[in-house]
Amino acid sequence: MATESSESGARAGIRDVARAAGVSISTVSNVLNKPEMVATATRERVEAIARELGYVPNASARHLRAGGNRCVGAVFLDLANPYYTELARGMEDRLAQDDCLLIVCSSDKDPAREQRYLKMLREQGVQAILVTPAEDDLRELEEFGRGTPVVLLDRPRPSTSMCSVHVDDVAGGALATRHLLTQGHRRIAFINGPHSIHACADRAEGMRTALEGAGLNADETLVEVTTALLNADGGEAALGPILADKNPPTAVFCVNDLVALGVIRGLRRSGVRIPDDVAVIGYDDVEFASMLATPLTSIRQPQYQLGRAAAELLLAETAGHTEHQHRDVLFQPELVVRETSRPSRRRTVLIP
Amino acid sequence: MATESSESGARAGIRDVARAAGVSISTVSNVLNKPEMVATATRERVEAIARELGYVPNASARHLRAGGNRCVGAVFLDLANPYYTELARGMEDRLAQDDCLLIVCSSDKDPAREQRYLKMLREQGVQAILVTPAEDDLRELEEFGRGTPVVLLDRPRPSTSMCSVHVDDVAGGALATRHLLTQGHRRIAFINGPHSIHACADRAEGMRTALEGAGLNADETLVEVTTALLNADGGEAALGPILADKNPPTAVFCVNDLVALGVIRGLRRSGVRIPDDVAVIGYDDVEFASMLATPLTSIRQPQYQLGRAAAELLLAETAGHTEHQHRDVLFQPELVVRETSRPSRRRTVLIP
DNA sequence: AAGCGGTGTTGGAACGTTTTATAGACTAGT
DNA sequence: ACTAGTCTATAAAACGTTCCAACACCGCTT
Repeated sequence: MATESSESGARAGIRDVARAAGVSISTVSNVLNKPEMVATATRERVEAIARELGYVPNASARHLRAGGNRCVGAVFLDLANPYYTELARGMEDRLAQDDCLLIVCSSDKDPAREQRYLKMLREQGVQAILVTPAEDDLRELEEFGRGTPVVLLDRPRPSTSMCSVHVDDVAGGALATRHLLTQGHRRIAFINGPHSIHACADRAEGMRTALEGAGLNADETLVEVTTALLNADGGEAALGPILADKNPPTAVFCVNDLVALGVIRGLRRSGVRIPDDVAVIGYDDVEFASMLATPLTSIRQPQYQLGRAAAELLLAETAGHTEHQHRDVLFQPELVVRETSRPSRRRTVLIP
Repeated sequence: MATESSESGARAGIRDVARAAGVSISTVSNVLNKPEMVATATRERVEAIARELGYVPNASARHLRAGGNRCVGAVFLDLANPYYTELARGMEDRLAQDDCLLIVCSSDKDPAREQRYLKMLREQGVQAILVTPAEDDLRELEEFGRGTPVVLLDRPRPSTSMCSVHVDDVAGGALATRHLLTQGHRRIAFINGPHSIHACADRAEGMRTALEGAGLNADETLVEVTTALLNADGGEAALGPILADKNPPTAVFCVNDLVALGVIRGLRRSGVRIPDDVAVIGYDDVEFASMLATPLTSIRQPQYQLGRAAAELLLAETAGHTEHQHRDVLFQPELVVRETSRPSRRRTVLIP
């Protein structure tokens, strides 16, 4: 029952296996990598010995020789953010199919941290790196990508030198807006984050597009309020000006579900009924959205699929030495209708 | 302004730098690793050339020679779970201080997946591995740990052969219970998960301990309901039998915040006021707990700190060749009192 | 008997580093 | 002038693999 090598404390290497099996190092290597080209008897013997000795191939050596580590890196803004987490999970699952591991990093949107991680990842010899750029200016990243392939996350491909994967925020903004319009709303508030965040700017654009597409005057229909605090407190605070409007909106579109949670709380406190008096719609479809007393309508982003697609690109980036064509993978968000935006009797009458 | 090596397509190695700087390979290596032992002039020249050539040391080669990759691995049950995410973030931050990267894996509680990842991580030559065991039986893991150091997460150290880090679930259960007792509650429901989950069993134990510590008969005071569905629907469903009890509880302790969310929803629907008629307390203190219409009292687990501590152990595990003493780091959960368990007038009268 | 194609196996060079032992060039003390 | 000591710089040997070219052997065909 002695399964461990009894002799030395050091880990068994390929040479130990070779010696014990009475074959050459090359043969052991072949058993491992090209089993079909070694005689069955030999192969089985070697395999048995390897198991016996608890032999574990050394990836560093393998990749030093063969080039390219079976690892990819990902530099997110913040791994603790559920958005990236779900995405990472998608990456992991796809990568596992190709026996590839995932190294995760959080830049906290700090260019210095990002740079440091990129350097470390390159030293590691990862195959490719997914990055959510911390900076607007992508030139440095493009330069870096010349050395180690880079795939951009949540940033439309700026040039032809990198792949990218992202979800269509313009479409998301439009989706939410059209939904509210078909429910008969003609005065809609949008609690948004600062436009310096790409996603926020895009969603606002989508909203305007949808309004204009419906032949409505955006300036009359839309009241956009900006909050820097993208959580419930920010949401509730932003509600003040909205409710005080001389022509108060009948629907509130929130830039994320936490903000929506604050809005719901604020509306309740003011005695406003949801959705009868005011409809609410969030963004992200976080786990608790469906669990609220009145379940929240939201826009779902296919994060898991995004991750899988990103992994696909990363793998392709290295496999295809054959001048791989850079791609821009775009995902569409999805509307999940729940109680907070159900048609109310009041408004359905108005629709004709 | 030409910052890239113009010559070959291949990445510049240490020999290229050496040649260009007119020094030996060893000197370049020394500039990198022991800068104090090389003359200032030489050092500066080499550094300049290295920068010029965009030289990036090859970690595989380095670690092949020196042994030990500057990476650690973590095998969680599911990276998408916020608990592990926050923990991973803590690990990452601590590891970064030692220029160490983090490889994450999700076993989905599948022993085969776990085993596969462990093997891949060992091949990678990671320094050490944090693992949330998928199986009850730790013998296999212990065996594995003989080859690559393993630190256990959320599992008290069973033997003296591994470090471990976890939070005291018994204390958590007791904490919640004592809080409810001091609010005057004498009939308490506990909506728990199956006892096959360690944490659930421990919290139940903590609850009983606290009751007995207060001189109460656990069987009279406590009504424990088990749900397999650890989310809002499970919570709401479990509420049925509780409300139907001939002697209905005045407080509900929930095994996690999602369950609590369902309980709150169910109570509202039944017209029960919180906390006046029934108090509610959750577990985990997830982000939205503080954002609800009546903010949820909960038990906070120091996940981030847990992660930092875990990273500390992982690093120590490898640094101290000097027969490192295995440790068991235990964290205490914290009670966060919010609205759902504020004293109600009705009960405070009863306390005297 | 020589040539041939196939099948299994092997030696040894390479991969890009770190490290050890040592050589060389000064300086300073006798 | 010789020795000892201090700095610097180096050559060469690892580290554990993969991969290529070559080899030995076999049974066939000419």
